[in-house]
Amino acid sequence: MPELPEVETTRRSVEPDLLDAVVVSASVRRPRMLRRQPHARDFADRLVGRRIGHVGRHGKFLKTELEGDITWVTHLGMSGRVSLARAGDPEVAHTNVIVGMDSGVEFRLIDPRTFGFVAAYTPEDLEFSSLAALGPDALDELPSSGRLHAALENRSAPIKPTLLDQRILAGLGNIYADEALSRAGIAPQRPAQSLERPEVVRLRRAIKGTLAAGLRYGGTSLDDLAYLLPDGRAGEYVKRLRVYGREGEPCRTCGTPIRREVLRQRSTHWCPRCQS
DNA sequence: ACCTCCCTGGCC
DNA sequence: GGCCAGGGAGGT
Repeated sequence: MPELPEVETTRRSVEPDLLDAVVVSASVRRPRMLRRQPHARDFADRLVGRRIGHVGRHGKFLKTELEGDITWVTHLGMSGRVSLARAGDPEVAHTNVIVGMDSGVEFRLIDPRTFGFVAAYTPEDLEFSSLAALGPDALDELPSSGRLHAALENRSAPIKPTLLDQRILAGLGNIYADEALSRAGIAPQRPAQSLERPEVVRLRRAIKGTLAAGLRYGGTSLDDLAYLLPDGRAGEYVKRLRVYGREGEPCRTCGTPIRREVLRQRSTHWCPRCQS
């Protein structure tokens, strides 16, 4: 299987095209995309005319800093993807937000299910947004196993949904939570507080390894192609998934059929033999 | 610390 | 037609 070049969406792909550009237009076709913006008109008002500085990320929230202390936040929700286009390029269906730059580059947010959103926040808005409650970033600020152990200590909920709680650790979604638990050899149903220190050490390494591998292969584009890289390519990590979406298929390690169970309303996959 | 709901498209 | 889907907020 051809190996994709290393891709890291927010830094290597989006940032060079946005850095130092001045926003010249901001158009939102689906008002719902602005539901996290206290006053909808603020979005365009706060973006247009401002120069883009740092482009970063905390968990699943894309954060673009603009001059004048404005933070432009983008979240892809479940079906959102960013596309970088040139003004005048044909629009694909469900292009809900277009932010135009003086360079001619357009940031487009395509999101059929509209669970994603955009907002332009002042420092005060940020304080009251969900970003303020995010835990450490799973990729850039992964806590030590000691701290992770402490965070899980008083949680009776199963470890799987606990990994999805963005206030504990920011960035893991349903696929990567299942994959990390698979790598760590831990059953998703285990109460978070029951994890022994060596298991937390394994889990920490597994989270790191899973995210690194996901990025290396360009992310997980499922059959619906809801997620694509900003340049339109499909991520190839789906071919490498150990458990997610593989119910009934043999475990890549021991051959036991992968099981699926709904845990806290989320589809959960694991190998009953390798994970305990 | 849970469940429900928000949306639309695709598949069975 | 019904069910499912990578996420998160809001209400209880």
